[in-house]
Amino acid sequence: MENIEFPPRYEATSVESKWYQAWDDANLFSPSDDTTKPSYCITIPPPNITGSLHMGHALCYPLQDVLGRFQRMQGKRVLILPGQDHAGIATQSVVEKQLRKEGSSGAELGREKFVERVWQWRGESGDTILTQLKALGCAFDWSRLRFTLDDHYANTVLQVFIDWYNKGHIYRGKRVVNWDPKLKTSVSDIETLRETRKGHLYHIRYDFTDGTGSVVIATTRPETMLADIAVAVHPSDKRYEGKIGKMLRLPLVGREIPLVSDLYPDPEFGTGAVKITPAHDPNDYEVGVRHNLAMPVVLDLSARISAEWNREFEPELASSVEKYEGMDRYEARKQIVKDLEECGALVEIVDHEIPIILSDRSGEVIEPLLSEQWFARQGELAKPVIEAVQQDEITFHPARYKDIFLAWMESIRDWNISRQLWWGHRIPAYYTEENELFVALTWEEAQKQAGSKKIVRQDTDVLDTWFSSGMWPFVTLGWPEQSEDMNSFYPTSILITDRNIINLWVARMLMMGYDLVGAKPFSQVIIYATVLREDGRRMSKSLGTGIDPMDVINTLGADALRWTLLSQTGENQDLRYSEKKTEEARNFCNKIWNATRFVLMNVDGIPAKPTELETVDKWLLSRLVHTEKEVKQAYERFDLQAACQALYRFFWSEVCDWYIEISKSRLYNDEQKATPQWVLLTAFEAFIKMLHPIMPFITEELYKYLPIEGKREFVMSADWPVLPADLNQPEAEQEIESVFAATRALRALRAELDLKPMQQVASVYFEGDLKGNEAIVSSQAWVQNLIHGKPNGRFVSATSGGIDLHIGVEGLIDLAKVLESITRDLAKSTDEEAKLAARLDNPQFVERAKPEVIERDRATLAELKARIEKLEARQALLGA
RNA sequence: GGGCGAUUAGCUCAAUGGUAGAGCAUCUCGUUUACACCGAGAGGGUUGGGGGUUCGAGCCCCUCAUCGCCCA
Repeated sequence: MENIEFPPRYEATSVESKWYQAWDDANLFSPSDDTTKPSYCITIPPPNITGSLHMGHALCYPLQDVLGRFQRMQGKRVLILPGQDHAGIATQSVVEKQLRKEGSSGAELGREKFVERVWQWRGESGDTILTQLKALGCAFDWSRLRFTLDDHYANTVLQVFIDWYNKGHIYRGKRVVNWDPKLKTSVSDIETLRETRKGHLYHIRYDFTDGTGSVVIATTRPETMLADIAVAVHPSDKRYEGKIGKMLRLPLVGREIPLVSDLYPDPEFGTGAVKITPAHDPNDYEVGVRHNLAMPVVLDLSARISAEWNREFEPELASSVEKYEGMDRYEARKQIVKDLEECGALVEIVDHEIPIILSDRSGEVIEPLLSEQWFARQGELAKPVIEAVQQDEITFHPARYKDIFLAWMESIRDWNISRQLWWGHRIPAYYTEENELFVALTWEEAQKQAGSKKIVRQDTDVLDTWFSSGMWPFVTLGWPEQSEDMNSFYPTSILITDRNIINLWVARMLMMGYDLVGAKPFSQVIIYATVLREDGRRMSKSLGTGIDPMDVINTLGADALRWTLLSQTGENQDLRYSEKKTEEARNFCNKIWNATRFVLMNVDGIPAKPTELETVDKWLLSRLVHTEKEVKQAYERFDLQAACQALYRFFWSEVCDWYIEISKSRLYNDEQKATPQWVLLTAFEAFIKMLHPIMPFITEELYKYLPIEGKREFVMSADWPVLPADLNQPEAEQEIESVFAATRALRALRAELDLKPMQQVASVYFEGDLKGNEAIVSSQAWVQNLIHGKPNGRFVSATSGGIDLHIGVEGLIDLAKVLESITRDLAKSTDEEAKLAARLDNPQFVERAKPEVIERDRATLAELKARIEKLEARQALLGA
């Protein structure tokens, strides 16, 4: 073996850079042609074209890669289909920002030019993240790369819109939506953030028109009073008994509004009376609908006061509102509070924590605004999904998300699918001069439908990005065509995503899958942990608290990064990323590298399978069998934390710390070396395969060098290890572990005597049965002669299991440490003995505990007693 | 306000109701032909507080506290 190829330090970056291309060249990313194999498919959550890799991605996509690689090794026909989302708002704002820098704007360019510009931007920098996914080692089938604005995809989205419209699933209506006054579009809940800010609660008096007193309402948003249409109180509220239905005079405006009874107001809060502004508050909107109230709008799309509504519907009152026209909502608030104070309607102002909603994209405070939007009905579509989840046809991991999901689905609301943007799927709705609506794929078809009426414009809105991504698992596979991929891979196997978009995305895919395809899109939903910083704070680009995974990959390697995140992945809700852990993972890579290097230095060709095995060989192979079982089960239940733990323990502690050390003497002996060579290669081959899904690069590199039979060209396309059941040898395991325990006890005794590690001791005596494993003890505890019996003269001892080990001490050496250790050990043993004896003396314990527990406790007690006797004897000997 | 999760060694996390473990960090020792990105040894815990169930609770139940997330 050449040292140039195999330096003593593992260089991740040079190894990692070559393998991705090699896999691609060998066409390993596409599903195998063998259609008799069972399929396994994941359509990855499409990252935004604006996205660049963050730590969440570095967990999410490798997690899918792990499952794909694992299933491929299990003999499945695996397809992991990658793609990207056009991400309406995100992309549009990125390009807008760029235009602003150039002194231009979308408005200046106009719709057509702007959209062209976005396509240009996508061409230039839209696929950054795809390159990064490759750097992470994700074995995705790039030949099937999809984009939500590809021709086929876009046409399908429009066709679904048309079909749903024709079926009555989609309608146009007025609703209160989350309005971003800066971006001038409605946004979905996921594109908003909630915060609490210090503000004020304003108490305002509304007088009854008949002069019989007044009602005081409390509001955090006095400026919206211009659009008040009622005051509501709870029916149980005694304070307003007999007053329901009476009219109040709205201060400043002069409008007469009724006092209504509704379950919405909380009688405990303030005066129990709330002003109802249906156009500017979602709860008020519901009240407005229940009471059939008018819905005056007093803010325009920039959140400035507008008198438009009044001019149209209450011209006689318009002048009172016009005073504020054009004022920004906050400016208007000041002025209105001042005017209320002047007219004596302001009762008091108190400090109050007010909840606000921010637009994730622009940072602007969201204005709930009544506006005309397109909606998709959800109630009917939700039914089959709810049923399937209830009956566990679709399962969640962790399982707790099932109930959370169901609770949301059962109270699902209609979905606002229109966005006032240019980048996206433009709604295929066309209008005549008389505003008559025709929904059709093209202008021409709409015109055909319209007959003699003339189509003059197309709807300017685009569809919510989630409307298109809701069809991701099947449109990417070719639906609505009965494509081969649809036949082979739908329903897909699993969906892995972030808990934040369970309702917004997962729910929609499920509903669309059942309704459009007639079958569920996937059977399992896996929710992965949120990656936090080391200190538990969120990683956020805007706060500058993010860590760029690419930096980590370039220094410590993709394998190390994958291990760091995956080894912390179980059913936990969050995980903390620390670069220190990645250094540990890098160290693990180095350990694997060097251990393999050692094996390769000590083998020559493929060793024959031995006929005779020593106990320690049986021990390692038995540990291997258990590890394989553990790792496989852990992968199957998505518990990568457990898989990593089992792999780490097996390799570092069992293979490296014990087996390699023990087998060195045999490896250096030509007569004996074949057996440990075979055992090592068997263990390494299996280990490298089992590790491969998590660390694809280093395992691929090392697999190349292993002299083993039936080797494939790539470990990536190798089969999962098959280990004969007879390798499981519990007796050998037990025997060897007790020998290790004795070795450890002897090493500890040596340390107490200040004997340097690895400094040979001439003679150590032992009592008890080492069952022929004396060589292990003597080589691993650095003893020249291990002799059965007791030494002459003074000696000190250690005990482990049934084995006593003695080291002779001559002259006046300092035995303080030994004595100290004995005293400590004695105290601990006595304490344990007392506890155990007390338990066994308890008749209820003996009566009710499981027999095997009692049995074990009795045995332990006997051992403790013997140990205490020995310790006391030794103490007496040294103390004398 | 409602729901979910977390709280275990200095740190990050494990532990089918049966003597609480690992890695890192700390301390001591060690250049040994795979690896100092290494090896040997050691110390370190009232499992957030308080109740309860049980022969037995980190684990089950109640309650409180703190932190995080989701929904309103």
